Amino acid sequence: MAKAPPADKRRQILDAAVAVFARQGFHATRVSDIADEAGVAYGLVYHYFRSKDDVLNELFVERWSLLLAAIEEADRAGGPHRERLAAVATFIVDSYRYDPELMKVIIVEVTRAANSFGQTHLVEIRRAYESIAKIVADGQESGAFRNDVAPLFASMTFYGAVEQLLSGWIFNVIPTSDAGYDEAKDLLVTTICDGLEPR
Amino acid sequence: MAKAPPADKRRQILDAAVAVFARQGFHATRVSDIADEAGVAYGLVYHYFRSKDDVLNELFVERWSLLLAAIEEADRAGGPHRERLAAVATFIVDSYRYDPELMKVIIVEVTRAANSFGQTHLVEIRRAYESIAKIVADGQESGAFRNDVAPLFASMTFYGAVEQLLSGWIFNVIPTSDAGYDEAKDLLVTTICDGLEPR
DNA sequence: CATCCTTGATTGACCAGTCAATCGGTCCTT
DNA sequence: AAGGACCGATTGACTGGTCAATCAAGGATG
Repeated sequence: MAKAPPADKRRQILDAAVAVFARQGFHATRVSDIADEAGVAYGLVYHYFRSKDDVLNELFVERWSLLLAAIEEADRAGGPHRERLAAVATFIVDSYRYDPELMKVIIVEVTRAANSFGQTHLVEIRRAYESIAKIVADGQESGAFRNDVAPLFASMTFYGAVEQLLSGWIFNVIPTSDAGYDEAKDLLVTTICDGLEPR
Repeated sequence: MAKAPPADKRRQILDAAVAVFARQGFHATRVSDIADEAGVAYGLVYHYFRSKDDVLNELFVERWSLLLAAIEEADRAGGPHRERLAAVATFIVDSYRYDPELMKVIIVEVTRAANSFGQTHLVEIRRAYESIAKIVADGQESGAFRNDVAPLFASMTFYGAVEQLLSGWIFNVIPTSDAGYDEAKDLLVTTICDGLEPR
């Protein structure tokens, strides 16, 4: 029993941070807000994290590495290339369905905050684009996709569409329903993949 | 000789703000940075604008109203629906080509900053989505587009793809060349529209 | 009793916005 | 045409408040 008993205050702080960041945005949250939400003293945040930024970084890296693994796994699994892209979309949509607050924070505060944290994590973000591009490139080689579209380019289009979809849900531009998630995802994959297929 | 001499300090401040916001991001720029860039005293910014936020708002509203007008004009002009969407994409891409700094600021600090300024301007942003959706809906009615995709949904996909494209240019994820702008735009429109057409 | 966890008051930097003072042009008045 | 009253434009020092980060001391735990 090395660690468990202390109720894992570190995790508690991370979870609280997700809730507060999602509610108020990163810039508008004070470190004391995180501490309050976690039911913990102000200073403890600095025992576990070097800075406020570090808390957000941790949240991002944790989740983004899962996304990268999922994309690479979808590719490695083989099968029709359209299905591989569908698997990627499914993973992202399900991530949102399972933990909307965390995805909101990651998209709004990192992925789309390309001036601040997006800059810091540009390398990891770019890797996602490139992994998706690889799926497209493979699909072109096998004749599943037309080859007059640059893979990285198609990848950006695909990812951009997915992210915009999540943004629509996050900010209530698009209504959400549980059935809607899968339907929306299918529609999106169909549209984009039809556009990518040879005529 | 009524006016000319004052060199329009207001405009000067707005232009300086674009440069500084693009370089450092809204949060990281001090009001004094804007004043310095404009070659103007600190306090003058507050003579022309109520607050730092107000400066950004002005920049956004000025440019976004042009975008809304362009979308509605593209629709009103008639012609194949695919061409109407192409006109929208062209306007946005050209806006970037003509004034990349301003578009960077608008996308990064407003459109994608949905927690801060995006919230404030959600209504105007949404109107753009809806105007694009109207083009799609018309296209469906005329049989140009498949009708199993909700128009607002297709609109989000389309806009998301365009914005991601600009983001790629802005942050050097995608290389840029002058020929590349038009080619990229054509490819994007082709891909999305092919995906939207009946099979 | 040694080590790590936990506390919250305190420090110090930073910055948006205020305001009182100056400047310089315009147009009366004589 | 000279004097001067008026007024918006312009200046930048200053203030008030906010917050991230530190730290020294108090508690568990083994």
